[in-house]
Order: sequence, then structure tokens, then C-alpha cells
Amino acid sequence: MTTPRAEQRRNTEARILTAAAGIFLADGYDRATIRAVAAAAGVDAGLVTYYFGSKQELFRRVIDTAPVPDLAESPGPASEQILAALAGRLTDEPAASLAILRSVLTNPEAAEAVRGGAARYQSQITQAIPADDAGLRAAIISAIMLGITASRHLIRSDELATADPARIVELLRPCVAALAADPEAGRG
Amino acid sequence: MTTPRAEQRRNTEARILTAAAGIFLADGYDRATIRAVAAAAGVDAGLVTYYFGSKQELFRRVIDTAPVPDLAESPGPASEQILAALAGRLTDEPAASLAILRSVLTNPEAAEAVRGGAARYQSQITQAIPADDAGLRAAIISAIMLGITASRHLIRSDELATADPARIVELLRPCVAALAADPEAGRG
DNA sequence: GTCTATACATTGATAGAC
DNA sequence: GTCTATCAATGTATAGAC
Repeated sequence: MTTPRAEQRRNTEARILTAAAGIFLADGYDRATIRAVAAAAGVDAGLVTYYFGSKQELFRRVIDTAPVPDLAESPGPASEQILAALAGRLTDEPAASLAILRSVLTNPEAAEAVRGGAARYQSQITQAIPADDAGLRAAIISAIMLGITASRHLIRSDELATADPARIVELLRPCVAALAADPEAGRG
Repeated sequence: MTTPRAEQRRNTEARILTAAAGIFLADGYDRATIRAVAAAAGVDAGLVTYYFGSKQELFRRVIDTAPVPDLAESPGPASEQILAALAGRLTDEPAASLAILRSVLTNPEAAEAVRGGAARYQSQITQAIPADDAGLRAAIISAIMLGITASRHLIRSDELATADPARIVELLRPCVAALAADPEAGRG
């Protein structure tokens, strides 16, 4: 029943990380305090900075745990892959991703993370779209996903927060299809 | 050439308000300090709280100056009215509105302002859409507008920040049209 | 009406005890 | 490895001088 120090440290560190994701999600980077994170993790405030050095570094570590949506995971055309990824983000709330999203407007570090993640996300879409202005189309799609996610989970707009994810996806289908479709298809 | 005290006060107050809008836009509510606002307005920090009482109240006053987009101003069908309103927000940057947007994720007051503004905005759209799920459709449209505006002006995503507003509107046209259209029109 | 000086609270981060 | 005590910095808000 001995718990080696290294293992115990990993446990505590992981507990702090998940607690930090929750606090950053709830309060945003600026309002989130190390003391609050420590309290949520059931440890002392000094220990947090002892482990992670600074608040910035702690946030950076939280960012690293956020998954990057991989479109290739789901089958079908590009527009359906995009909608499938959105559906996943509507049902469950990825704490780390939402923490980044909430902090993006106040923390440069979070802004950089969003830009980086969005860039990779957009490049996936860009490659799947045959249009020559695929880059802009991908950026618009990405912006739409951001608006939908933020409105539902962060701002909690009444209609969007309570709506069935399936209905939201259904209503967005022609929208995304029009953006991801080959613009030449309709002409000749 | 005498400047009555009341008039001088109005001048200084207005100067502080516009300065505050700029600071809140640039830094967000939390990071924005009264000292920075005072410096930008060319007055003392104590004077700001003397006029507005508190930081919250100052922010509330800035919020009140933000215009509510009126769809009825432009002609045509609902989808075109929405796109016209978006076009306006893409070209010029309404400081007060963007200040609210940046602060929405950290300040409850700003969140309330967004909810209230969005509700009025959405009710306009809802009335213009014949569908029975018009409320959800309006909420989605509103979320899309939020995502586009935030990505362009706040996050400054490369593609969206530099793109021509006309092209963005053009790409979004079928998207908004599909959401604002009568779903019964296509059937029978 | 405007500015100076300051009280008060909060927070990030550090040093040392257990 | 963890917690206690503390420092230094920042920021809001107030009281009083000009």
C-alpha cells in the first residue's frame, strides 16, 4: 500500500490539471485564481505554483490537454465530417476546449492556441474543398462553429442551449453544404 | 468664451466614455483598468470613479451607447436584411459593440447585455421567418453572426480579417437563405 | 470641477517549516 | 511532498487639497 512519491505527484498533478480546466472554463483566465484552482483540487495554493511555476504555465498545460478535432475520423463528404465534429461538441462539453474559448478574448496565450488549433482545423477543411477560395470558406465554417459552440456552452443563449443537437445539425446542414460544396458543380 | 461647468462636465464625461469604449475593446473588462481609461481620456483616475461611481457602472454606460442593429432599415427579404446588417458590421468596427463582445465571456454584465441585445435581434428575425421553428433558426443565425464578427475583429483570424466584406457576405448568402427560408416552400 | 494621496483588498509568487 | 507565512505588485475606491 505504499504510494511512491513520483506516482503520488502524478496523481496530484493530474487532479490539479482537471480542476484548473474547470476553473478556467467557469471563470476565464483573468478571473481564475491559483487559490481557486488549489481549493478545487483540494491542495494548497503554494503547491500549484510549485508544480507549474506560474499561472501562465498552468494554463498552457491545460491547453495541451485539449483535443484537436480530427475530421478524418468520420466518413462521408467534407460537409458531413464537419457536421459530425460539431455534433460531438454540442452534446458533451470538452472542458479544456471551452476553457480556451472562454479565455481567448482576454489571454494572448489562449488566443494563440485558438489560432493554432483553428489553423490546423481549417487546413483539413481547405484540403477537402475543391474551390479555389477554399481558405476563406474554411475560415467561415470555422467561425460558424465557434459562434455556435460559444453561444450554446458559454453564453448559454436560451434557444441554442436547450435545443436538441440533432436539430441544430440538421438546420446547419444546407448551410455547411453550401460552403463546402464545389462552386463549379452547379454551372457546367 | 466661458465654458459653463455643466457643459464642461458633459464634455469630459463624453471623452471618458469614448476612451472607455476603446480600452474595454482593446483589453476586455477584466484587464481594462480605470487608470488606463483615465490616461486615455487625459484625466485623472479619481475623476472617473467620481463621475461613474464604479468600474461596473462605467461599463454599463458604455454598453448603453452600443447601437442595436435594426433590420427594418434595409429593404428586401429577411435574409437580405440580415446580410446587410452583417455587411455593416464587417466594414466598420463599432467600438462599443465590440467592447461588449470582448467582455461577454468574463463579465456577467456584458453577458446580460448580449443576451438582451441578441433577444431583440432574434425576435426581429423570428418574426420575419415563417417557419414554426423560427426561434431556433434565428438563434443559429445570431450565433453565426457572432462567430463571424468575433473571428474578424477580435481573434483576427487571418483569412477572415483580411477578406473583402462583400465576398464574405456572398459566401454566406446561401447559408443565411437556407436558414431564413420557408421550409414549406420546397415541398408542396 | 479637477487632481493628489492613500486606505483597503486581492493576487501571484517565494521561502521556509513540517 | 505538502502546507504556512509572507512579500511585492496591482487596482478599486475614497477623502481631502487646490
